[in-house]
Amino acid sequence: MSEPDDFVSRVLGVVNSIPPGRVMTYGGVAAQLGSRAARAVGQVMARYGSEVAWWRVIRAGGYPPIGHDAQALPHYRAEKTPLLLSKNPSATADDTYRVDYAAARWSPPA
DNA sequence: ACCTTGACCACAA
DNA sequence: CTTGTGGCCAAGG
Repeated sequence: MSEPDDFVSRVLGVVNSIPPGRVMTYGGVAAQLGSRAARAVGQVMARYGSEVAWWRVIRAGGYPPIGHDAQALPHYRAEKTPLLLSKNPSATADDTYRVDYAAARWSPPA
């Protein structure tokens, strides 16, 4: 089955192809689409991300989407995604974590 | 066609 | 480490 040409459907298709324990940056997803619309990808996630593993899509520095980092954390722990703790391990949203993008970065097949 | 808004990215200071 | 600047693309008004 083929996927529609819609930019949205394409983004969702790439995100949906990311296996557990792996992560990809917005720019990386956009690059697979042949575009650099990292921001447009984020917009798509904000609208349709509810249907995909948005937590597997992070920013370039390894940080999860702003305002949703606390929601993604339990997902990463469940998927065994390599994480790099930031500071105080007992805090809540005060200190933030980051994903080990160097070890968890994934590229879909051509 | 123009402008504004974004779950962005890279570089320089 | 933080801040600022420029660029990039897509969608909506």
